[in-house]
Amino acid sequence: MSALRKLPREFYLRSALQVARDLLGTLLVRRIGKNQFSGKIVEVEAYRQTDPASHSFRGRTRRNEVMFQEGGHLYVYFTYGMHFCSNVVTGKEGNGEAVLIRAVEPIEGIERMMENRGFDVDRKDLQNLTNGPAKVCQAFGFGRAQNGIDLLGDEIFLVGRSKRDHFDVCRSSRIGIQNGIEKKWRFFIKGNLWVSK
DNA sequence: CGACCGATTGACT
DNA sequence: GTCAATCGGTCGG
Repeated sequence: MSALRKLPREFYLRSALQVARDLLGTLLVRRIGKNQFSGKIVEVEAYRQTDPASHSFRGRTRRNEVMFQEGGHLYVYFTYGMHFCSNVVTGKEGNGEAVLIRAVEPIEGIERMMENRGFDVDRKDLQNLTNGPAKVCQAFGFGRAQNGIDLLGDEIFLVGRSKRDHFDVCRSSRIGIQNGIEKKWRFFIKGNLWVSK
């Protein structure tokens, strides 16, 4: 766990499909005060502008404008009147593409994540801590204030995956959408306990 | 302006 | 398996 470094801008300046696949196994890090949260990304979904399921499909609006920024920003949106979901923006400025972070395997800051999620301290089913996009946001404390944050900064960023971490990648239809169900744009790590059901 | 519904979750039959 | 919670975005009149 030593030679870990922040993913560079170029990593994000590619299509959402490429970035989605390569995000598996990377470490999502959030620093807040003296606390640090981190988790390995184990499940993602790609959303592209030409895709009817994407927020960016009908063009740029106040809500989705972060999706159109240069790759390497965080797009956080509010949904169902109570949940936030977070995405990694990809591609060049002006392209409305992003990758939804659906699940992570928690690594650091687990006690604080449990607190954020309203878990009792003795709760043992830790897969339920971060096995869903809104659960990840609640655990990491992502909300409106984190929308648009640059992932090359020091508050929220991604770290390249360990070369020793070997896993099989599976892909499937995306979850919770109707339009675009035929596209297999959900990627996840085979057998990982934190992949959503 | 009103109606509909969503890239979800957790509680419950 | 079903369904309510809860509110901002989007679209039709």
